[in-house]
Amino acid sequence: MARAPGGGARRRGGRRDAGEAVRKGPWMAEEDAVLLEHVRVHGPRDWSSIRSKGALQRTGKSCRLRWVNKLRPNLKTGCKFSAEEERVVIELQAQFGNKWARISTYLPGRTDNDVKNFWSTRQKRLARLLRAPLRARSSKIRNTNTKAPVSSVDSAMGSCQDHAPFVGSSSGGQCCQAAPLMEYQDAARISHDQICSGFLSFEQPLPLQAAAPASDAEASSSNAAHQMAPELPFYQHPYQLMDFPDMTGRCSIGPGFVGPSTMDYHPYEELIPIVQPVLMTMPFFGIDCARGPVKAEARDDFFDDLPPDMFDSLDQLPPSTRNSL
DNA sequence: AAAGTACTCAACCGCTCTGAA
DNA sequence: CTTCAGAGCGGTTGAGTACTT
Repeated sequence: MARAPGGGARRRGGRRDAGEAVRKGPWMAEEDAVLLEHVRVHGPRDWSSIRSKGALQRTGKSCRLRWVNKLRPNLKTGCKFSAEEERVVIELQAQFGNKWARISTYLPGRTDNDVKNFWSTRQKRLARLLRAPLRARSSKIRNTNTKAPVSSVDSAMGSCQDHAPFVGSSSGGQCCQAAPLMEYQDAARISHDQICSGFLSFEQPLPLQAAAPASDAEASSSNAAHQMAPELPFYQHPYQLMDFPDMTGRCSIGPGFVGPSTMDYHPYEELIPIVQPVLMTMPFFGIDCARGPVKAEARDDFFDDLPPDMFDSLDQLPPSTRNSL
């Protein structure tokens, strides 16, 4: 991603070429070269000495960050997360929480920043997906009658995000339920906190191996983090079913609901037979639970954006859930 | 083609942790 | 035991790019 040199310094109020001032913003190739030379000579440590010696007008923090995120060997820069990597992140996030540095130790070539960015993007995408189908149905598919004012949808979502503490998997709809103007589909939406908590997770433990350090230098620099890795295998998650207050016993979501991007690997047509019964139980898809089979007119771009694994677990649904279908 | 929106990613900030003095 | 500096981490921001309308 090309960016004008110094742009970051401008936007963050940093000053360039101002004597002893600390330089901020995007790194120049020459600076990278200096930093690489420092690492070659001293190893990935003594970051502060780079500035104290006058080699760079960068803080030690900045130097370390640059090394870790961009200059370290064996990084998968410019490479999107694979489906397996996504699985790993999702599983580990559910287990560890937002311990990105720790999670990244399980993903060779990925930095904590990579993982953090991936997760953040995924959260945004999920939040948007959970909202978009409802709006799309309001305007395109359902088309009339029960118009749910978009403003109410937004405000309801906002109220969930802003005021509802996460207290567990069964509480997700409560704050939404309080929104007076929402349709029940809207009320059934998953709260932001549920998403952020890693609530949407896999039930299967992953066959993970602790990533070996890419180099001796890297091993020493992230030794503490790598020591965490042997804690595998994970405990096996119990099913964490989403339930919705106003659809108790009828609509819940089984395990295996994950980020959408892995859907890229499955053609939509393959999913139709299994998607239909699932949709009937997933109110946040914008599908009316009581109205019978879903027509194929359901937005295929939406399905394209869902993970194939999401449907893998259907055969594994707990009996109580399966009976409710 | 233009405008709007979503996505990606680099880099900053503030806080916490850790180890040496 | 306390202090302090350096290192590390997680959250956040915002520019550039890609995609959609």
